[in-house]
Amino acid sequence: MVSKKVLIVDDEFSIRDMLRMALEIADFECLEAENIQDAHRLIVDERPAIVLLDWMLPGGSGLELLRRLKKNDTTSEIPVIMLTAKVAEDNVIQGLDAGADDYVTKPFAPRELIARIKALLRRSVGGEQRDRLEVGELVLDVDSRRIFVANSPIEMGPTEFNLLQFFMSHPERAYTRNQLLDHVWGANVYVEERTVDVHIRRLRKALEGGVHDYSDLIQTVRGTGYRFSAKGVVTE
Amino acid sequence: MVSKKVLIVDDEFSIRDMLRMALEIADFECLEAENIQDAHRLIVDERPAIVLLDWMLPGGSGLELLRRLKKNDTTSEIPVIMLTAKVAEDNVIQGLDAGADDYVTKPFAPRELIARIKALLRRSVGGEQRDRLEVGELVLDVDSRRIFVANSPIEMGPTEFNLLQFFMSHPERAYTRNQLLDHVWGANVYVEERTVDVHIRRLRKALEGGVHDYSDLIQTVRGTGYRFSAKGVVTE
DNA sequence: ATTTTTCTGTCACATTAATGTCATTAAATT
DNA sequence: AATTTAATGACATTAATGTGACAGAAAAAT
Repeated sequence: MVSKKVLIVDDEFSIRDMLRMALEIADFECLEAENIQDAHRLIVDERPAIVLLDWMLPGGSGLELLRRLKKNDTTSEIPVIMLTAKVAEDNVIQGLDAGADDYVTKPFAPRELIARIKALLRRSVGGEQRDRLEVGELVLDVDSRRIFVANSPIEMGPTEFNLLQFFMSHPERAYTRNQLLDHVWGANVYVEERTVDVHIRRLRKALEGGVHDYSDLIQTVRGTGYRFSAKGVVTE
Repeated sequence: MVSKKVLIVDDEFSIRDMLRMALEIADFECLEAENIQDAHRLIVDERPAIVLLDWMLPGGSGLELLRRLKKNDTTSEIPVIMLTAKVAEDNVIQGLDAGADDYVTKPFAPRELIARIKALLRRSVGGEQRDRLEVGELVLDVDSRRIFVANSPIEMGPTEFNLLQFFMSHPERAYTRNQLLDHVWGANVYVEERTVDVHIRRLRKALEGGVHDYSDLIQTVRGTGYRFSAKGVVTE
């Protein structure tokens, strides 16, 4: 997975440094800002996956920035965790009411902060993330159970879809007809070995139909069976 | 607005009582459970908007229930706030990793808890479920429970409306008949699988009726079920 | 409370799509 | 050229979905 961007907004260098270190270990990409203006610019330009926002900041309080973010349609979905040295209950309530997604008081344990970040990311991004397999312009969308070539859907039967899904998740490897029967049809199903050939043909035919011809991806391995290989395809 | 249901899961009567009082003042409807079994039953039957879950419970730990909820498709979207007397950092991390949406340690200030509940509800219900769903000139208005095609209302039964609402909030995804029964009819309702087909037909028929024919949006996914897809429709 | 209307779920039957097999043809291998 | 292996088209069969009708349930109207 590509690492997610986290924006740290805090005026103290030592805190930013500590956070950056913890976050980089947890494989996040860090952006830093020490005031409201820089923070806002970075949010708009870099679109971080999440923002860690200090309560007290020069040039306007963190709460102000929070309100501004939540008001704007393009930034309101970005989760914000408020950081504060104060333990006053009122702060927590104000922050949450203004739309903060979570709240951590300093001093905090890095592990806890990381866990909270992950929990928030799971909710926001994780919920919409689609399960898809791609080779060049050929896209298999697991969720909608559809195949696209250059964004246009391609028709094929369920078995051909399952076959392609298996191939795309196990590329560059030759499978015997029996192995394919086991994996795609399921164990203890009695079907002729040769039936696989027919479905391979149907799959190839479907892959020819699109704008590009992707039937070459399904390769015959004589004496063994078949293989899916993306070698030679421009994956950009 | 109709008051939201909050499920309190805690074995101590005094805590439940205190929470109920605070929540009712804040205009929430309360459900209570003192063990895992009751809690799970209430969640499935009553579908609360949010769950307050104690860490330690008789008949299995709260963490266990949390995992179970987050694993199941029909309950994974319900936000959960873990309550705990322990302040150990490990608990927080475990809880968040298992999918808790927030975390509060006892003793807690009722006002803070309410603020956190509201923050979560804003995210989950308020954030994801819009009161107006549109695809091209097809508009579903949640509040008035009406469907419009090019500004003219379209007639359909309640079940068809619910079905369409579910589809429009979960587009580009294939659902089995059983998943649709779970999400649209509600859990533990005994209805024949094929009944879904009939309602799909009724829905399609209704979508044909308008100025434009939108019945193509409801697509059959052979061997699986159905899918709502706006792909290929001019959304302007 | 009674009538009327609408809505639901189910069934039986129609229609359509998918599947597995075979016979034949084509291609590679010896 | 003979042999082995795979590709292909056709086809009967099976499986899945579409559809109209209907009776009972629920809701609305009276």
